[in-house]
Amino acid sequence: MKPRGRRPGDEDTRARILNVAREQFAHSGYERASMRSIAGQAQVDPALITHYFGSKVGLLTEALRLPVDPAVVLESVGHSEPDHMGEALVRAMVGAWETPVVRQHFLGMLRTAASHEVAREVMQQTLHDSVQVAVARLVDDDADRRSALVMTQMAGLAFTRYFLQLPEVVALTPEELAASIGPTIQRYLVDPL
Amino acid sequence: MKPRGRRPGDEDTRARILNVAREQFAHSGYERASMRSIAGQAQVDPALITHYFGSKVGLLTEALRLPVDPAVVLESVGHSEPDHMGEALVRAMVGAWETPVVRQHFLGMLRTAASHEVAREVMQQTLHDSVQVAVARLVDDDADRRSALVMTQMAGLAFTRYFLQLPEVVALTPEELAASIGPTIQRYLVDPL
DNA sequence: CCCATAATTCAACGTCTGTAGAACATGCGG
DNA sequence: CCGCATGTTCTACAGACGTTGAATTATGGG
Repeated sequence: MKPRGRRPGDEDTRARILNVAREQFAHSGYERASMRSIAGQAQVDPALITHYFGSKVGLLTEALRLPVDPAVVLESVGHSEPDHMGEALVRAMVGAWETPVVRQHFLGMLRTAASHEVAREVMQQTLHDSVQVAVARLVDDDADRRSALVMTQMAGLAFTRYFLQLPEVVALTPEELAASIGPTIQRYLVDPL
Repeated sequence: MKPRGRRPGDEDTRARILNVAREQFAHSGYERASMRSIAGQAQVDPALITHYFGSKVGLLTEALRLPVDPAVVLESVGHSEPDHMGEALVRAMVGAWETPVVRQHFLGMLRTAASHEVAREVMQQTLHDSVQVAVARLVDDDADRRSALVMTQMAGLAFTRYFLQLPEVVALTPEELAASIGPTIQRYLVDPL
């Protein structure tokens, strides 16, 4: 089919492979996103993936690297009025999730974590690094317990809205979500336990 | 290896296969729980699975049938004092999830749903049939919206505690969960929106 | 006791999987 | 303009996958 050797020009094939991989991991999970299918969509030979990423797991770990810095996403929360921090946090996270890149990353973690222990640990760590760390900075006592509660609520929102796509949850606008769920987060952050 | 034909005695092989399938789907997801591996653990020839369940998808759909009636689990919630319904609901659902059978069913749905559209729809329907229906009976206005909110919180609790196993969430006792998350549910059920 | 039926295994199929090694082409520094 | 490093494809392997059809053995009803 294609001529064999090196291509003229220098468009970044490696990045293209990585994008396709992210797409397919997010859409089909680890096993169904086969090297051949990824290579096919990226119009590339499967062996090239091994060449760049070493193995399929190598490709996965690189695909699962955070596309945004959680500290940046949650920056605004620290500057908000103390009794609307919950609302601000929901607004910031939903805002991020609504962008294709972040949503895809979330779905990629979830779908691959379902069958791959390594991915599950990445997801655990990611949640810790974003929510736990952020909450710890906003709060002055019982940080672990408070962030645990916040994580249950926020993870559940993402899970039902973007993965399960429950119609009743999908139907809500970001503003409605901030208004309804914000107070829950607020309570988890500041109320006595 | 084994002799060929029908076995003497009448122990229910079909049920044994189904149990192993549930176990493996919950532990490894759809693709890694191969017919051969399920058959192996059930000490049976792979072809026997096809004979009983038609195909792998047939096995999956049978494995995903609800092991408990959600109406029974949530029965007590209806009889509780109106201002402690939230707490009662959390207590009832966590109580169920802590049993091996229900926990396994939850993980089975989740892990197979990650790569199998059919399973995702089953999970969606299951959540609807348990939470949505129950909430609709407890509440007198905005049932859809209220149950949407309840589902985000409860799904998130199950997800972080039993699937992700976030240490901070695992550390909490069922009683602590009821005390901390109960009020959230209560608010979703009765507060003005 | 015979025969239909159900339970079970065997052997094989075609396809897909991840990976490895060799071949080939291009670009770049000397 | 030569040579080396890099990019890219080809071919192949060894194994796993789901499914099928036939063979074998036990059970239960007449």
